[in-house]
Amino acid sequence: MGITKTDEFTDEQNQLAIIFKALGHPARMAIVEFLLHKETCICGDIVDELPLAQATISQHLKELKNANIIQGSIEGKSICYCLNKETIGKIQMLFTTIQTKMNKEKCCN
Amino acid sequence: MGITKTDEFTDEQNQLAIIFKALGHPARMAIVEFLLHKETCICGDIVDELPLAQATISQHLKELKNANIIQGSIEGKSICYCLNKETIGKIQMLFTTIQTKMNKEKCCN
DNA sequence: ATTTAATATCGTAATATTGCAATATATAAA
DNA sequence: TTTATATATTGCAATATTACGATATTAAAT
Repeated sequence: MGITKTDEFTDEQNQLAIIFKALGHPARMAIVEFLLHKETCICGDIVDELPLAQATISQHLKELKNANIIQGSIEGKSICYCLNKETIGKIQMLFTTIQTKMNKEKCCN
Repeated sequence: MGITKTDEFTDEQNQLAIIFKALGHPARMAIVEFLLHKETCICGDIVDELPLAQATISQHLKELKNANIIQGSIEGKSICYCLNKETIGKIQMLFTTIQTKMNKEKCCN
């Protein structure tokens, strides 16, 4: 097949899966890292830094944008991509919650 | 192509990508949720709960195990799968760090 | 209005993922 | 040891992803 049975899962599960799938590629992790550590957020600078063609990076940016991990804003002739605080915060909270819950269980530990 | 240029990225980027890719499927999110909220950790109980065939779930479990998100231990005739504290902790810390770093920047916000 | 520069989209080839039936393996019970 | 139960693996068809060249779009500069 190759098709995911989206209908069989909750909206929350599907939404989180979209976010994590977007993060699940080294180029996209590299983009997130870039946006976090470098001063610039300009698309062209990402293209200059990463070892992939411009078209490929544009695709990766689209996927990150689609998952609401980044957002783009027009900056003259260029586009500035930045991390989305809301989504990052949501994931951070999710893992904090998971960790708290885990500490109350005793399975396998 | 369809092949990821793994060599062009750092080990850290690749390792994180493996973890997030593993989380990037609703069935695997459902498994994580199951292990977090239900009392049992038995493979068969996951198969009973999820809307997928046993073979499919076995594959998903393998991918989560490969990413070190879960670990399995033999429990008589069955296998008990549990979340891996170390990996969960690592991701939790990562997002906390990202969030802290983000608050010091001013881009797009 | 043209030209230039930056980014997005299209088309396509190669490879990966998803899902399942069938089958194999492993462990406990009889 | 045979049988039953639980989980893993294999093989395969359908679909998705990755990567890139070529081309389109968009916005500033001339």
